[in-house]
Amino acid sequence: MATQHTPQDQEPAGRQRTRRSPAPHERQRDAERTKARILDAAVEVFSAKGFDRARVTDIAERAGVNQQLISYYFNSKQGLYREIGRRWRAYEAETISDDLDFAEQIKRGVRASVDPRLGGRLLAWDGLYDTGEDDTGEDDTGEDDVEARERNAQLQHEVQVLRERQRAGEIDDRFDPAALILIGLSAGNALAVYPHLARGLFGTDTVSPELVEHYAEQLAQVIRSLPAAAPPSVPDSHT
Amino acid sequence: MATQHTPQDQEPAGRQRTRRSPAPHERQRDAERTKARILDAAVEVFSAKGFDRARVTDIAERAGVNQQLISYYFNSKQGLYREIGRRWRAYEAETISDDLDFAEQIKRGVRASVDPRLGGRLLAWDGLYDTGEDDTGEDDTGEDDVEARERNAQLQHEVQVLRERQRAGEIDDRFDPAALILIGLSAGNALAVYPHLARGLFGTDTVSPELVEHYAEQLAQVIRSLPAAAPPSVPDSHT
DNA sequence: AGAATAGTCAACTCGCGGTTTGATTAACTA
DNA sequence: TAGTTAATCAAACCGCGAGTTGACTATTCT
Repeated sequence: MATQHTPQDQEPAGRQRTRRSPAPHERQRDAERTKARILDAAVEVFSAKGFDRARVTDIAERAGVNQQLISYYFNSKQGLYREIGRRWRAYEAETISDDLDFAEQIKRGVRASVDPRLGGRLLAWDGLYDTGEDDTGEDDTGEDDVEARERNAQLQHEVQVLRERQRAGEIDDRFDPAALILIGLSAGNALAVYPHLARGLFGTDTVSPELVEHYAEQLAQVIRSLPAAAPPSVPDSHT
Repeated sequence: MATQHTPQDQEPAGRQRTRRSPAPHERQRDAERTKARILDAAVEVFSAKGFDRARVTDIAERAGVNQQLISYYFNSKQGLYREIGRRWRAYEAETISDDLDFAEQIKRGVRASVDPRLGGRLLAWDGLYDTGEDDTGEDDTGEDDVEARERNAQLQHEVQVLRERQRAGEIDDRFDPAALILIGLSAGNALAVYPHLARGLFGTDTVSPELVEHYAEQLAQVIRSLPAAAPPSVPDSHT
């Protein structure tokens, strides 16, 4: 009873479908276009307000389509949210362009995190909504599990990459790469996640692009100044 | 029509009221006790699930009181949330015990952030809900503004303190104290805000106390390794 | 003790917002 | 060009959950 209609859902992979319509742009009824519009709008709204506060009506409005189309293409608000998650993971998996100075990578992260269209806050929303997980009442394909696994793989990869560099002497090996990544990520998202603190701390009443740049640079600075080999002092002290 | 009853609301300041009831504990009807219970429960629930997902029923249940008492004492779910905010600010204002090694302070932050009873995630929720602010439809005393001002003052104080130390040569003065604080705070909350990432990164399926300690130590380590005076390299580069 | 008030409760209301239903029209096929 | 399917839409539905109502009881005051 869950899945009732739902059109062609996912095309195999090859983009162009059998029918090569003459005017792919002027078309007034174009599923692909509509879906894309909805997704774009959804990313913005979900990222800005979070799942609960996001209004399906709002998303539809921004996308310039009828509200019902959301259920039509994605079955439900949830479904839409899931789809976004998928896309996002795919997207960043390919644009992660590792083998790029850690600090620099973080810097990008900062910039990306405040771009409304990229939905950097989604990560934080997901984390906060993540209360212990597994509130599976009954049905529901273990959809979430799959997503989690996918994400974990990606994270582990990151850890691996960083560990390499560490081994290459770029960073003191007293640091746990996993911890470093978590620190970098969370700090990188700070402007997006704690805009109120940012305003208060920097004494501005908006998170301006300049501020973003400034913060990014500062954070990068911090990361760059991590010791590279055996540290000069800090002999472990207490405990 | 908003405020109809509401009891004595806030007692001036002096705790003991005129009537010194003989058995303050055994009492079966005790407003103060009930209020406290509600507040405690509320912190947990709000912190865990966020405002929207928090169910008034749930809070009441945990507090072991009737649901209606929430409206009775705090007028509304919102009111309860506000009150929590106030208390929290007050609380941390007094327990901030500054003039304590920055790294150490952050370390405490990490531990606090994962304690469900302390509601460390509230900060993140607030930040995420903070979409540009000022969605004031109409009424509503500029309550929020006051809170914001209060918070800002506190933040500025922190900045000031850190600036002192910086001037005292404890930290390289190329760093912006505001940025450092934001970094520290966000990274300090990371385990609480991104539990899913934490699990993925560290390969555990729970955020155990040991993990908390480990992460706290790592973060502290990072902070301690910040250069103290003129840095050896990094000649400023671009811009 | 008796009145007044503060604390507590169960049950009802009522709007908001996601989903369903059923019709309507564009696009494609035979 | 008729028939079929995909895309779109407006309106009705319906459950959830916060807030309200009005009664009932413990406490305190006189």
